[in-house]
Amino acid sequence: MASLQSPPPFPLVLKLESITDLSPEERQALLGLPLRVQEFRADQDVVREGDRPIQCCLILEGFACRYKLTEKGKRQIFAFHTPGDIPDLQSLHLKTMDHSLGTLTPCKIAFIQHEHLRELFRQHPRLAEVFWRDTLIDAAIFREWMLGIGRRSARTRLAHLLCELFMRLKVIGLAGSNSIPLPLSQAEMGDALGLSTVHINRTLQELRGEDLVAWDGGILTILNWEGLMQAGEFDTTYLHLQDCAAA
Amino acid sequence: MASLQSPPPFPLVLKLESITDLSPEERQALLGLPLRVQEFRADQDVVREGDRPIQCCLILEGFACRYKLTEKGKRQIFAFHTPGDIPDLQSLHLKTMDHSLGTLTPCKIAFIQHEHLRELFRQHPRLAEVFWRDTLIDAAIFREWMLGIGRRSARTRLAHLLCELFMRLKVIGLAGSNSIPLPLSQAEMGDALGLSTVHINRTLQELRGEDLVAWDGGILTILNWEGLMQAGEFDTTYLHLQDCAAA
DNA sequence: CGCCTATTTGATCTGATTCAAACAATGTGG
DNA sequence: CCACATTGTTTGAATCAGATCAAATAGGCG
Repeated sequence: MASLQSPPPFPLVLKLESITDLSPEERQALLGLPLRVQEFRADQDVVREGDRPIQCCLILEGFACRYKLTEKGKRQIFAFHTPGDIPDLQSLHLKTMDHSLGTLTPCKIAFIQHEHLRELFRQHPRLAEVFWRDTLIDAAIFREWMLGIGRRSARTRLAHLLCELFMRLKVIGLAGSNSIPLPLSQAEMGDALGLSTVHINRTLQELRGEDLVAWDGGILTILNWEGLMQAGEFDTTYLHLQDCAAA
Repeated sequence: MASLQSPPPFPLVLKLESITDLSPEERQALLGLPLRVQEFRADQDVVREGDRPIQCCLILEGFACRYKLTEKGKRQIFAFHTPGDIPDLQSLHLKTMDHSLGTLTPCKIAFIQHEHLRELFRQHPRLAEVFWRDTLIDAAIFREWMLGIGRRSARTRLAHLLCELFMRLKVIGLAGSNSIPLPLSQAEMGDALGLSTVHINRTLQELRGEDLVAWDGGILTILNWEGLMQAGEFDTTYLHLQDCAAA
């Protein structure tokens, strides 16, 4: 009875409810946003450094990342993005993109006109705060990554990243009880952690050798969550999950 | 005739006008914010990781930084802050501090109740956008630092930092034509760039040896701006200075 | 002066990069 | 269904940028 199943959850609502509470009206307003949906293949740029977008991207399906290249062509990935994220929300207030957004896997992406977001914020001022909050969490994640890249060992950094991805995918309902899809190449992980592909490979083997995780066919399985958190010096505070109102 | 001089410019207005335009009413509203001013010595924490502030800090005088420590006690500095900055503006929307704010030099700091900022935003909704914009630029700087720490050489990173500090101090009127106060120890620069003190020392000598900069008595003099920008792969785009309206 | 902190220098070590090549998996077209 | 191309993973060896350790020098200042 396919016709009886409830509509698929709207990723944006799921994502925002992982960091705050939404009123029914707010939820309704988000559902009503006019979207233009577009499919992308893997490894395609969605927005490029230097662009001056008049719309924001909402990821509906797939993995994407934000990155920038060095003059020598080295890449640093700043963030991984998953369904429900609006990676270039900043373009609403910063006219020129200072970095690029690209897909990592095939993606379904919805475009929302700045115009419509501004109108949404006029109607629901608290939603503006929620989105502001979201960009602040974004920045908090940058800081945590900086701490890792600047001051932690390769092993700690990688373990930390895996912990983060597990947590983030969990709260948006994309994680199994102890596994997540991890459709990243080792080169991409290296670009995110400021390490070479070769070193990622060896470090990953280390974590697997200690039975902290398993990785097969794009699926990461957490074998020892406590151990992995410890190896990654992982503390969820910086993700600011739902601490808006409560303790 | 000291009594005839105009009042000292309010750093916050100066800072915000470096990234956007303000209407006379908005300027007036900012000037009217109730402040509680407090003096700090160097190397003191103003806000600490884990705190749940009910106010924001506005730096009036001095240098401060945001940082976090590794479990092994290593420090990563995320940002340097100068007069006009509100380094913990995020506490308005993220209840728990995920990092600390400390002084680097003696500082004069004004505290603004969250309450008063919220009221300000109610009266002047566009100011909320301006402050949001400011936190987005903050994040853009984090990304640029990440790119440096992750993918650039020590020499490039250091040159880049010096370029950034020069530009930022210039727009708030704290730079000479080719010099700025740089009251940082080499250890602090190291903590910001993810390098050891010793290596900062040698790298700094390199830049001085090439006559790109001079550094004496806490004053950094730019001897060759073009050369320094090139050495640092420096491009101001990420600072988003006043691109709000114009080109 | 003497104390404390910051800079500088030298020597040694190491985590991570680079280069190179093998190997595995996946997909493509004939 | 196989040959081939392509892309990602794995392994080994050599190298290097930057860390660490240790000690000397130089400022600032009560």
